[in-house]
Amino acid sequence: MSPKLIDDATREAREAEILQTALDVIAREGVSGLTIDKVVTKVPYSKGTVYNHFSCKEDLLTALCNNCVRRLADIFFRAAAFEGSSREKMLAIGIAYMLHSQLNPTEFMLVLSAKTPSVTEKSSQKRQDEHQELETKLLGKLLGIISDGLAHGELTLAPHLSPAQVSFSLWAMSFGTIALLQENLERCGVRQEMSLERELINHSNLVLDGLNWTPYTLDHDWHESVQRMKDTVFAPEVAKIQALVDAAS
Amino acid sequence: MSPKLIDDATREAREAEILQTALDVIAREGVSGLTIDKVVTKVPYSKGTVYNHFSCKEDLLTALCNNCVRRLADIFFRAAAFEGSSREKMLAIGIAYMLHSQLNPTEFMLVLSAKTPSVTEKSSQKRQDEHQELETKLLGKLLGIISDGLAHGELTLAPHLSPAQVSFSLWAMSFGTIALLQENLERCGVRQEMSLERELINHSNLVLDGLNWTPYTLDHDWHESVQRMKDTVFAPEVAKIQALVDAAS
DNA sequence: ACCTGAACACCGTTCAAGT
DNA sequence: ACCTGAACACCGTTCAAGT
Repeated sequence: MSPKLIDDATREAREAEILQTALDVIAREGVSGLTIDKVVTKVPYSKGTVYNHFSCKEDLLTALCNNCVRRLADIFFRAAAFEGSSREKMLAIGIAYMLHSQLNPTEFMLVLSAKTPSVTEKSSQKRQDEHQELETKLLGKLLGIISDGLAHGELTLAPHLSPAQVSFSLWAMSFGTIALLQENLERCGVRQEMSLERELINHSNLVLDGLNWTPYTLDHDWHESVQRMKDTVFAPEVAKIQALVDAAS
Repeated sequence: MSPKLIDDATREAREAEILQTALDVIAREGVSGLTIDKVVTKVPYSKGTVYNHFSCKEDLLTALCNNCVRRLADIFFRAAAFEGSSREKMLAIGIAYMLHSQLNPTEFMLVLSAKTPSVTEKSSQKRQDEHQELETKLLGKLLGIISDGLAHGELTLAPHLSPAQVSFSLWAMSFGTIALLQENLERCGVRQEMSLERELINHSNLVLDGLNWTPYTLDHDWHESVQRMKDTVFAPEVAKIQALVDAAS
């Protein structure tokens, strides 16, 4: 083992500082306005040091995306801890997705960018493996809730459907919805929260009914469930959104 | 009116030539390998002329994406003409999506890229409007089939769901599925067709059952429907895929 | 009215020199 | 062992000159 002149903790802090600075640049000037030069001038390190952390510009973008997904996994963890039926927990995952995308609009759109060939073609293998791992973790949360549903008899899978297929369906639906609504999201911001929320509940009900996941849409008050989630497991996110709304008015 | 030295037809042909050349470059060197310089050297026109057609590099990417979506709309048109129930037609849309993504892998991934901020931030308004218009056209095909289902009593919408919401759901699901599967698509190519096809049928059945769109999954042989689509409305695409498979072996 | 390509500015990436 | 920033190569974009 060779001796280290800087320890892991300070190295990590430095990386976080570079990433935060890059995110600031993107928030102000857009993804196409991000430049390593701009980041370097706003940070007390040299260009070489930045390239010591990231193999290229796209690698930095993937790192930013991974940070965002990592925090999303945390929120999913809390969603799964919601006290309710397995179907309510699955709805909670969708609401978590929504709140997270509203609180982190800049980072969230990077999740789409990071799936784009111009980024994957250049980003380092290490960070793309990490991305894959984080996505597997997200899918794992979905799989856990599906297992709960099966164990409690609230969900019975048709013979041609595996739990993995179902979790993939749900994920694809959430991803697609938010990706396609993104343009509108950017324009309308927090104001549009309510209609997006209704869409998401409808969307979720559609698929979960299709799966025969009880209780069915018409046998439960799902808007009440969402309110209870907001009061409990998602209280921190709701408070932050409220603070944003207050600041805007 | 000022006199024109070149007519619209030759101008259009030139634009098509530039676009095809750009596509060749991307197919060979990836999106990140695309350079206006490279395109210019492979084309009998100057840089200035290329910039006369496209406001910037990203504008060219959006144009390429729009070309792809335009052809997708054609296939959707044929899918809607499939002789069968409204639910079969809706499944045909999904199969059309799949075949198109397999036949045009390079262009298809550009549909994802074109939704990315680094492209939308720079692309011209004109071409982004065109993109919006083309997407509306796609959604229109879905809406038409939904209307058919409602008119024939094969589909009854719950009071909280509008046709527009349903078509958006279906679209989001398809888009999300293909976006998330894309990485795997690139790796495995045509060989994986069969498993992707099965996923897509399952996926479609899931959502259409959720909508109470008859006939239900278990009351019909959907694989037989798909075979009939391939023999009729999608015969051209199937022949092209077969040619690719033959060439590979 | 349209085309051309030299010229410019900017930016990603490297690496020899320094500590 | 790590940091620095000058230097390089490349590329997007413009525009004066030409037809």
